[in-house]
Amino acid sequence: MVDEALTNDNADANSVSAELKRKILAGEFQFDERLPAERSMAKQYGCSRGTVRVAMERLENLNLIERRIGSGTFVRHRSIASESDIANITSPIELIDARRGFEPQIARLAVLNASANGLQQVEQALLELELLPEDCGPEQFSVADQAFHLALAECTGNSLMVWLCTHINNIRSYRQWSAMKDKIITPKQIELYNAQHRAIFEAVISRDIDAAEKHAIAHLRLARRDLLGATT
Amino acid sequence: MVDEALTNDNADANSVSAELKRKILAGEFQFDERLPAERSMAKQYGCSRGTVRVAMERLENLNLIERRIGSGTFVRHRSIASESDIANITSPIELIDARRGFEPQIARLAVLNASANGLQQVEQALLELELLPEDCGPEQFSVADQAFHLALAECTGNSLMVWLCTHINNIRSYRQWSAMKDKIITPKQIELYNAQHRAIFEAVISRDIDAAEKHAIAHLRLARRDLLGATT
DNA sequence: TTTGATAAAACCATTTTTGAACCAATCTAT
DNA sequence: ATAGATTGGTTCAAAAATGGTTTTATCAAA
Repeated sequence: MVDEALTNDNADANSVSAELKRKILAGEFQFDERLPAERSMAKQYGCSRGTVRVAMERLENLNLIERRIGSGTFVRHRSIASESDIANITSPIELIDARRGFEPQIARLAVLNASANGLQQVEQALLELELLPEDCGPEQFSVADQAFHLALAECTGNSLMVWLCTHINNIRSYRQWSAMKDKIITPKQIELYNAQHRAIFEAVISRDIDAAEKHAIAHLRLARRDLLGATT
Repeated sequence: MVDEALTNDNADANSVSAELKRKILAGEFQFDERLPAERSMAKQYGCSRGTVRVAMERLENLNLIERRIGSGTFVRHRSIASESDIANITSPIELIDARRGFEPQIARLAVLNASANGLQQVEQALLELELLPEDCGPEQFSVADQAFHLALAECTGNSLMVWLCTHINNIRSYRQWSAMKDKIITPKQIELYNAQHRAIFEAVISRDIDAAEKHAIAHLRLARRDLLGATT
């Protein structure tokens, strides 16, 4: 089969916009990908640049593309969000709200399913978190914090929970939030957060399911409050 | 097969970063692996070093790579298990336990954030669910059920929640569970489930956050019980 | 003829790419 | 330890490429 004639002769604005629209919606052009230049598309479709521009204007009105002088034409339609896509459109508060959903559940399941080995891993992560110097900085704390929550997730014995937690951790580590971290992760807050970490851990080893859930909720409530405070 | 044309002429920053991003996400470059030097990539892609550096800056902002003076550029993205992998090692009970975490939270956030438009979508999905014939079969019910829960997730206005819910739905639809579905999705259970669906919906439109959460929990508790009953 | 769409060419403002040079950190072989 | 090679970081101005715009010409259908 001939793949897409190099020059589709006699294309009008209608057919050009239709074909581009189909490709974008089908995901053949990914989000943020740059389309060929207008002059190049004109040659490819065997029409004039003006025709291509008319087609582009339609796609722009459909919010499928964005055009930047000097740069090019970029796809603005999001078909399927990859992890990095979702990371870049997720706000810090959205992330906290999502964690508010399943971290209490992780705590509950950890109470029910944690093995002695798993708990040892959690304690190890907790100790590393607590032994960080006061001036360790947000980045170092954040890494250790993620390790703690991941260790707790492993304790559930639920591979799906671990998978979700890994995704969340990846999203948390995206650089766009470093400024936010600087604001909310202060020595004073680190102390508070670590107290909550320990409270969760103690509840889990005491096999106190309600306490574990309660402390996990408190942990995220504090994080959410700090986040909102940081933006005002 | 020729291995990757030695000189991809006329590559711009956009195409270079796109190709590297694809390779990293696909795991062709492992975690901590060193990428070719900038000067070498420039030669390989047939562009200048400056162009390569622009592309690298984008990958760095996506947190995919880390650059060290004197050392090189290293992959910082941990390629995590693919969705089909996790689907194949996740048991139905693990899935229910995970949903037990964030579906109540979806209900809570929906109460807080749902727009009239979003609620209309949920009601639409709910009606389709309720109008299914009694003998519709587990597969048809399952699809409509997922649509309902997804519509509810959209109501949260939280794109991360929607993303997670989509993943969960995908995992739910893996065929390994068809046998399980046959056992637990009976006409009698469908009636019960739908009553719970409506209870959740009513709580959301009444903006009753506690009721919404409670009904979501009850929904999953019932599903869990049915699942355990089916295995014994 | 009039109307609408297309073609071709030219020019603008902006952005990207290029090529070279030099710096600073790191690695490697001696 | 030292010296040389290699790496990413930075700067700069010229050249090339990009979308935005205007003008003129051509052609087919109303």
